[in-house]
Amino acid sequence: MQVRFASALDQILELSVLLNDDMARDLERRGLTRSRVHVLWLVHHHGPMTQRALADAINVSARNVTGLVDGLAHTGFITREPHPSDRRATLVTLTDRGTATALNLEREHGQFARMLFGDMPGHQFDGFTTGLDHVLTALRKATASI
Amino acid sequence: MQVRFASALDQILELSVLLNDDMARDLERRGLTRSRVHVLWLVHHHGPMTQRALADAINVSARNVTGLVDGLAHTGFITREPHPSDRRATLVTLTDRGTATALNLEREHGQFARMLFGDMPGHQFDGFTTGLDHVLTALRKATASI
DNA sequence: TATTGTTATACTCTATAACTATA
DNA sequence: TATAGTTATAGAGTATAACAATA
Repeated sequence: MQVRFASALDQILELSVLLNDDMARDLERRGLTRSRVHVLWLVHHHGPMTQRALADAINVSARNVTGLVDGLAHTGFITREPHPSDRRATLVTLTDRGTATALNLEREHGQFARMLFGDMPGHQFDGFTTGLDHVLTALRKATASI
Repeated sequence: MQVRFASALDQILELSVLLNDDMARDLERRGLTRSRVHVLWLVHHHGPMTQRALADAINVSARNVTGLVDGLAHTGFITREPHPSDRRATLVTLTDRGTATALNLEREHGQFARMLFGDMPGHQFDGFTTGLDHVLTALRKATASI
């Protein structure tokens, strides 16, 4: 059983690498990276946010957010707008292009999921997600206790 | 169903992030990174290798391997040995510490897998790995065709 | 001529620390 | 005094291009 456990973990890791590489390749075509998309995603879902809020959400330093926002602003996905009541802060806001890109990513995310699971028998898909839930719960617990 | 597919993909991605963060934290304690461990791992399993072979195995530039090997050599996990028949090449070789570390990582990999799957009912584990196989196959096919 | 690995240069993500402008 | 974001500095991973030594 030990071996089967280790193999399953290896498979998850391979899956993780393949997914990561595949997404990175896709994003690169549009001049994006995973980290920058994370910002795009958050602003798309929460609306205009301060850099501080972004840093807390991504769990990254304020300095890092400055760099990510610089990159996204420079490539036209977002703008920095003044905060209406706090002159220290800026509101990271999506441009039209940023919004369109976020919507596209959302759509492609769904297409990608269909490609992965679409031809899987229903009971198999259910079994997979049940196991996935279990693993995720175990891992969340282990991670939280650190 | 669309939504269930997308949620399952989200779960896989969350799993991927948690695993990655957890491993990175662990490795950092020993002065290692994912990329460097990849090198350590390959040399541990294949025996002494040229940097060219490492670059091909990791799918990374020769320049990048120089940096990774520099780091691992500097921290005492590997040494560069002369190639017996090709004076252009070097053989990346594990030190005792490098070998001991690789063996430890291997052991902890098994422990980690047991933590993730150990308390999962047998049939559930089977269902999970079956689905995982399916997803991995679909993804490998999609990735290969690029 | 082709290959191995290095130096030179550059970009991205990440961090801490010091500093400015505001709260 | 505390907070938001910047500049300064640094390390890691990644890339291409030019180059030296060797095949």
